[in-house]
Amino acid sequence: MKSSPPPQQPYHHGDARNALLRAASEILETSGAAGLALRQLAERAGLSRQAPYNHFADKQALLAELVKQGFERLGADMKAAADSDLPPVARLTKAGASYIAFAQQTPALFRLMFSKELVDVACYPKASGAAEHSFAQLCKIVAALTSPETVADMSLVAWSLVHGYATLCIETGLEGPEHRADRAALFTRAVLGSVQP
Amino acid sequence: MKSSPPPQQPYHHGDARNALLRAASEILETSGAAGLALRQLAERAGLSRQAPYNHFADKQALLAELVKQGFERLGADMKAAADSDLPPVARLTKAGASYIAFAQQTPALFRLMFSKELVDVACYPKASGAAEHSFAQLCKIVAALTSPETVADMSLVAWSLVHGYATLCIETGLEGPEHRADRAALFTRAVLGSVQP
DNA sequence: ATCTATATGTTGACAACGTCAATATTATTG
DNA sequence: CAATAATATTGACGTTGTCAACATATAGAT
Repeated sequence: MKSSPPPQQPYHHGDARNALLRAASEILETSGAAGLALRQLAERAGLSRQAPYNHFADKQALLAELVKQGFERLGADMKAAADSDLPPVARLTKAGASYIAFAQQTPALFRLMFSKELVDVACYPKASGAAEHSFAQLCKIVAALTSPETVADMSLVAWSLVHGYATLCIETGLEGPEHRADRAALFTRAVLGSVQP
Repeated sequence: MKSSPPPQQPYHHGDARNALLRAASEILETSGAAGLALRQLAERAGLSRQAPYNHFADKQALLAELVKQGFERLGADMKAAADSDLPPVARLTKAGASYIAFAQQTPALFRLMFSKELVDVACYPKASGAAEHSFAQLCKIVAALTSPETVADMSLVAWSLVHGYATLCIETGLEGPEHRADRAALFTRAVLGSVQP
């Protein structure tokens, strides 16, 4: 009498796309984008190496989805600062600190989000839309601090400052998270001081 | 009667290391760091694929040499601004504009210089030395504008600003070179405005 | 001058990678 | 129910960085 075979795994993974993205996200933060191979993440998701191509056009499309998710999270942080019941100046400081925190907490994702060589965000409307929304929240915060004709300049200064500092911290070890609050305050002063009083 | 064979190429290239670096530099700016393969640049330099290993420990070591060269050039730009016979405020503006120009003119090299994933500068003393010298020139410019206890903060603001703006321009197409001078001036105001008057 | 060691150079080979192609299984559509 | 589409697998290919073995030229020691 032949014993019945053990229960087989179903043919379909059932949640392949999300499993792939989860695997990608994990590998990204441990090995960086350079160490993120499609074959590796397929294996981690319990799929074959060709399976990612059923859900993403190519490797860049998969990375673009990570980028979109990253901008959505960053945008939510910026929105939280914009919607907080703090005085306008404190909102800008809170937004700056959040931006820097995001980069310091998920450096590989932050790198990927601004790595035109790996993902050209302009080719992925959802990702670029999320990026624009993120920046718009920052502009909203700045708009509460100045007149309409200087909002653009001040927003540019704000973004350049936090982005430059965050990038230098993760790429050169410029400073660690213990300086974040002080630097956010310093940058707020610089932003306010960039316009004529 | 056997005719004599045509003149052979000498066994040794004669300038292999520099030929490899030149080839790497060319490919870097056309295909980016992601498109820069050791085999390709060896071929371009007229050498076999193993030849680069006679001059560089591995691919990263070769890239580190490019990074060092990049920081030397950037440092020279910063020094030129520091040594110019302009008033101190104009020197800062000139330095900022030079930094942004460097990034916009050689974006792939600029990316590589701050790409910890590709080249960890901390592991290459000559490259990190050149990077530090570059930043020190910026600090020298700032020192002429403020008191000793605020030099560090102002230098950090200056660097974060130009670095953030330069990076955003090359990675997101934020703005083109036509805005460079105006933005350098705006950033100077922000730097000066970051300290209490 | 001769011999040995070192530096520079080549090609064979390997594992890993992204992706194409063919095949198999399951789910959806008409 | 049959046909189509979506999801899944494995074979295969060209490319990559690097190891290893071998070849050639140069430098150093005697």
